Amino acid sequence: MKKKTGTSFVSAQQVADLAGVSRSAVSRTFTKGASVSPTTRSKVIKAADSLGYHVNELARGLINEQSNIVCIVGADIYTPYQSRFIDALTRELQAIHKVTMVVNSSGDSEVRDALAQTIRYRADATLVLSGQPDDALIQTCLNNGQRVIVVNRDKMQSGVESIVVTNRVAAREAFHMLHRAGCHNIVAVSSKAGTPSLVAREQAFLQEAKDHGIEATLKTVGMTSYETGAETARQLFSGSNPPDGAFCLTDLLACGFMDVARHEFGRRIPEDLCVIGFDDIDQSSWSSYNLTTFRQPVEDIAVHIRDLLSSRLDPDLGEGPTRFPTEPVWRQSVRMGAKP
Amino acid sequence: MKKKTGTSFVSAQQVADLAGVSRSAVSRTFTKGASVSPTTRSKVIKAADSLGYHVNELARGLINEQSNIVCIVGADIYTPYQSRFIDALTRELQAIHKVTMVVNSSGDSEVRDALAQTIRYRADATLVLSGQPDDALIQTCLNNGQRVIVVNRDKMQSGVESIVVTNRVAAREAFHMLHRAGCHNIVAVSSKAGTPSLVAREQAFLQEAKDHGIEATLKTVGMTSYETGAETARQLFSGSNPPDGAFCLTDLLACGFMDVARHEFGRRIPEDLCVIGFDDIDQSSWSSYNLTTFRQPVEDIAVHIRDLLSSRLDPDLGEGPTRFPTEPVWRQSVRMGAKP
DNA sequence: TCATTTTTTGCACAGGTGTGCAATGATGCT
DNA sequence: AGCATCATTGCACACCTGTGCAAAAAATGA
Repeated sequence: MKKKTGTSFVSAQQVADLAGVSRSAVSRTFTKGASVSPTTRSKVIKAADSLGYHVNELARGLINEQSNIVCIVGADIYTPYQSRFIDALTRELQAIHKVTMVVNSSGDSEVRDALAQTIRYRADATLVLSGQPDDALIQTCLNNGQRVIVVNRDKMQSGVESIVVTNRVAAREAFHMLHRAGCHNIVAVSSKAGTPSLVAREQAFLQEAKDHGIEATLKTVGMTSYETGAETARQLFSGSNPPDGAFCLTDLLACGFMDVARHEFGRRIPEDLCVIGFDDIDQSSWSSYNLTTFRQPVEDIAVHIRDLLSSRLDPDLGEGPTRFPTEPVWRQSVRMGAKP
Repeated sequence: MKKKTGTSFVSAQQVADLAGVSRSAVSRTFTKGASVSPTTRSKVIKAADSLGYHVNELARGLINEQSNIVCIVGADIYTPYQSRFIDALTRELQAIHKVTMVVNSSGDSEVRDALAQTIRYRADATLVLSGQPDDALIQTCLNNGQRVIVVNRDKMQSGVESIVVTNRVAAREAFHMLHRAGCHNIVAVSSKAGTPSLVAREQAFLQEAKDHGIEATLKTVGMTSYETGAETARQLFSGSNPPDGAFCLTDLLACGFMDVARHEFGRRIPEDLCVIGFDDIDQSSWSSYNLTTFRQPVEDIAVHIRDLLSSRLDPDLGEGPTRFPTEPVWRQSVRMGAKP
């Protein structure tokens, strides 16, 4: 199991010997805020460079009981929405000299494993983007000063910092957009994933429709994907009573839905069919779609998380989740006149 | 700087005390292949569970001089291609119980930082997907038994394991596809990025055209993105002598190119214009595009990398880079009859 | 120059783990 | 039973770093 390498990593002791100072001096040179004279510092740096010394972050973390690692747990990270989020997060975290560990979780059990990993590596924090973490493990994390931040999930436990997006407001707004556009047969295209944010959007949309005397229907035929959106359209437009307005709970669903409506059933958008999405992924702005949607401010959220973790912001516990607004992005998939 | 937490992480010593065994027994219980009797093992596990013990991977890594961390360096990780690759990699690495560290690098300097990070965290390996790593740092990595694997990059140094895709073969094939489809005015749509794989495709494509007496032109108007593809199309179709066949060196470029050609210039695909892409991202199969393209076998590459790092495969050094074939995916953006 | 304050430096310890070595206990064989 | 073999266990050391403490050096003031 042990490696067989000729040379080994160079340690602070070796640097100290070469520079003719104590090992403490070396340590202090590379520790922010420690007291070293400019003379010794330069001697140390010179020796370190010539030897190729790099601080062993493992040993440092062992002392400090934290490792500057932040663990991101997410599923389907190849998805436009998730990958944009992770991109923003990694950049912001790097800006405060944190290191990003990504755990690709499909099921809840892997979220469990991820949290265990967080503990084993003494990470500073865990960001949960998907799945439901295990309560006992969360408690262990929190007890040891590790932070747990969940995004667009149900808040499960005190001590967990929660960030959500204004799903309900947006969903209600979506109904009114379709309503104002003159749609009569309205459908909500969702998935079987049952994610908290999906459920929130479904409920708010259907409720708002009902409150205005319109019976909107809900369709869930598969997971949250392009294919599901496509298949949903196929079922709806080949049945009796096809819709003339659709709120797709995800842009990805919307893309599949639009493609099939247009190419397989000849629907013109927005003349025959109005479509609204959610997320504002890159593809929504592509001119094949031009999708009117709601933008999730992932960059703002990433900045907020950075500020949280650089302790420039106090953890906002107790007073409920931090809410970020989703603003509508008007494009061409809804008839004009719907815009207020 | 020091944290103020009531409790602290539970150590192996505490578990040992509770279980009534020595700390060594605890260590051996959680070390694969160590010798412990079933009796003590179960006592230890019981105690560990009740205390919430988790091995400190930092201390373990300090001893072993490796941390089971694999560092992935990549730019533009929100891109469909990159995110799919990272998704595959993280899954395969997790399968062999490695932990993924993602470094989001925009410039070469950040690749440098990433490599330094690899060293500081005593990572097992670094995967470089973008940018040019620093020679001296690579040497330090290699000297200490850390592996460096570059994908679709120029091989820079011995000891670095290199994986590439058959860019040239595919590019030549792309020309013939357009040629057989009867295109006369052929253009290669690339970007200013100047990535090794882009350059390889450009050169091979243009050379093959020249060898067959056709003067294909090369267009590079921006970075590798949808917008660049769109802008390229705008320039080409508003100028004199618009093309009737395009090899877009990236599917993302192709999407932008197709959208503008169709929606702003009324070109029918494939009747008026044949388009070929590269990568086979998800969007290429969406029915708005139906793009004929070349598939990069990212899953196969990820599996290969897993096998390399689980030392089931010998590092293939010396005899040049490992090549993975890119196979054409026939869809509808090239006139039929081009298919052999 | 000398006394006083401030900065710098080295020592030694702590942090949690893996493992070689020797001792102990268990098991098998005759 | 007696001996040999083998698995198990505990001790002590090593891995590399940060930091409190006291001593030394430097800077400051008169």
